[in-house]
Amino acid sequence: MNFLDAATEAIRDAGGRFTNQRRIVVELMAGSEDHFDAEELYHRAHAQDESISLATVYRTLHALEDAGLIDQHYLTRDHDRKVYEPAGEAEHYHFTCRQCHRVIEFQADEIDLLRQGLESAYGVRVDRVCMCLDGLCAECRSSGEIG
Amino acid sequence: MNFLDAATEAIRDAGGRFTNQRRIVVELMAGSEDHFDAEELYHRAHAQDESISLATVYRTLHALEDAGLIDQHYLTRDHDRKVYEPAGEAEHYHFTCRQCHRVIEFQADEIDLLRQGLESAYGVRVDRVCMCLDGLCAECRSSGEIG
DNA sequence: GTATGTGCAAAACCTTTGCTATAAA
DNA sequence: TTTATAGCAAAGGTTTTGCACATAC
Repeated sequence: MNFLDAATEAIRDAGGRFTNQRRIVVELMAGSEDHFDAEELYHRAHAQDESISLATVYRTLHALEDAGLIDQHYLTRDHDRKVYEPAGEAEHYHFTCRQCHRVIEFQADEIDLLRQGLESAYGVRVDRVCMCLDGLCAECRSSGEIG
Repeated sequence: MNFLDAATEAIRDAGGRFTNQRRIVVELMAGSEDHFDAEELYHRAHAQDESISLATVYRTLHALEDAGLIDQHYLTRDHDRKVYEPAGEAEHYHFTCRQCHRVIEFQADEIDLLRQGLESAYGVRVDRVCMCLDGLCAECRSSGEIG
């Protein structure tokens, strides 16, 4: 099932209404690559329908997050802005270049190990792992380092 | 050298003034366990000297961070608030219990491995790693689970 | 028809900053 | 005396919310 249909169904299953605004926002998400943030979605939605408000974008993001259709992350250590991405992909993490802001996604078995280690060492149950890395990507390293 | 002396010296070395307000804030940090946030420091500083403002607390935190005396982190996935801790301890990370909010600090060799793996796989230079874990601590797990 | 969603503008929240007075050196 | 710092209050930036109206079902 594609993202739009899944979203339609999830929203209706939750007793919600699949409004025109939500349809526009959801379609934009489905057509997005990797990550999107609220403002980005808002600009694009607004271009299609001037009446769409930022509040509606946020409310739609929340509805889909509650439905488990998208996940929220931060990409930078300073956590200045939330980004979202479709849920259900394999667990992965992000590295952001401090210079060109490119994002590299990667998987990390190390985190599973860490998780297990913590569960057995401390008896905790680890629910969520937030990990943001930054530094310089290969290209930016070779063309005049900063920092 | 203790924290107060180190801070005094660092601030003066940077051409700054070691004001009475800064002394109070720095003393409170030195007497703090593990983490502190701006508001917490502010309340405690304000109890000692009513005239101390939150802005001064923040500015002092920045001055010490610039001097490399404290490090800033987030403890929760939602990154709602910055916390600080004295710098120079071994690299470590934090797990926060979603129920009782206790914080468990731990070291993680897995992160070094991950870092090296990324550097060789992608040619990136990893500068900073931000990792926040949450879940339930052992105690909260045994006494009536939530979520 | 009824409950849910919308737009707007204002609030919330933590953090930063402009300005003028103050105080460290 | 000089120059950094203080306090205050206001601004910043993202995200949330109260309210009255609109709309999906």
